[in-house]
Amino acid sequence: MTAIPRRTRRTERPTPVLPTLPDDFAVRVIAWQQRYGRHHLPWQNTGDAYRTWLSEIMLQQTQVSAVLGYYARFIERFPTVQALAAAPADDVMAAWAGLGYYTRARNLHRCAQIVVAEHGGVFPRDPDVLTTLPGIGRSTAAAIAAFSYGVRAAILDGNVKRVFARAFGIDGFPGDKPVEETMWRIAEAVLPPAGGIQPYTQGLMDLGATVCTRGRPACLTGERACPLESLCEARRTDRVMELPLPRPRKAVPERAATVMMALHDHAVLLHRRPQRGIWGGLWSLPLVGDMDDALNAHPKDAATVRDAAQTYGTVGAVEPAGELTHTFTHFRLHMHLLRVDMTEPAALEDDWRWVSLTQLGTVGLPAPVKLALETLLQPSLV
DNA sequence: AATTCGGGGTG
DNA sequence: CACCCAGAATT
Repeated sequence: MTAIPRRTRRTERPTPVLPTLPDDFAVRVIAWQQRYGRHHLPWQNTGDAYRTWLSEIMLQQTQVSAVLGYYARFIERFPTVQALAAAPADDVMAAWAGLGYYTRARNLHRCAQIVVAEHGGVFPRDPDVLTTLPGIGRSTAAAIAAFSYGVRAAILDGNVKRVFARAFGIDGFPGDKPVEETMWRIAEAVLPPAGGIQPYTQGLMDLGATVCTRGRPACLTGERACPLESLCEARRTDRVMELPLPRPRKAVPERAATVMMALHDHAVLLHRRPQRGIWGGLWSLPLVGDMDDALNAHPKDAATVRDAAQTYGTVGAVEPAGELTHTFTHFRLHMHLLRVDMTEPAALEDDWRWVSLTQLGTVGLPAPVKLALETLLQPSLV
């Protein structure tokens, strides 16, 4: 009888090797935070899980400086989760316009309604329950639970990934699955006891934002002390500026769109974008033929634009009005602008409306569309 | 596991 | 211009 070699499962992966972790990591972070960390951000220590949640959603992929104004306006306009849940979706989108990642705003609204309808208006304290809510992933759930309720849970955001990559000498791009898994294990392993979770979590964020920064880390500029310097692997091996490894680069696709600016009686025609896709749910200038691959899409000619515009009224003059290029994270958009004068507007379907030029500020407009309008109109009107 | 979602800050 | 930011949802 010949022995049959046991087949190794193809899904089997080597257990990620964890670096040796110091036992005083959290102690260092907490002590540093209490003395040198940020203590006066408007969403800190409010004792209000609603405010913690709102700030965490706004801060996803968005810097503190960009969030401050939006947060203040949101709290004023929607002071409670009940107020937000009861608000029209359009109002929420308008308040979010300009912050980007508009799926966050739709999820925010849905989440508020679920919290009110199914949780009595109180945010859950269990991270696993929080994760089931729209817009809340593993890291955001941990941040909400830790800040609002003192629950011992690990975050892992861009700041923390950078601190870990340097402190523990983690090679590889942190967005890669295996690297990210390793970092989650580290994050769980270095957690302090529950009593210190708030200053610890805040301290990790503050370290990444003010000391262990991407461009000018304090250990190299000497501007301030880093509590991790004596244990930092990147510092020891002189690799601070190398870590974490950057995202592998790809060519940025080029796309083009013909943008119609139809005017009638000091009002402009706007169209609400579909919920899915770019600028989902936001009002925009109509795009004739939407966005096309720039290689085979040339600007639509005046006759095509006139044809498209006739759906919305009687068309007068059609004139080219310049070109704008906007770079997104994942593609570059060339916008060809055409101005259309409408002499007699027709009845409009849902998701279409004429907006007075003086009212444009009250509508949620994506930044490039706002820029196009500013280019075509007097800046004071937008 | 890889892609899709923005706008703005920073070097 | 390149790269990143208190990431999550989708495919």
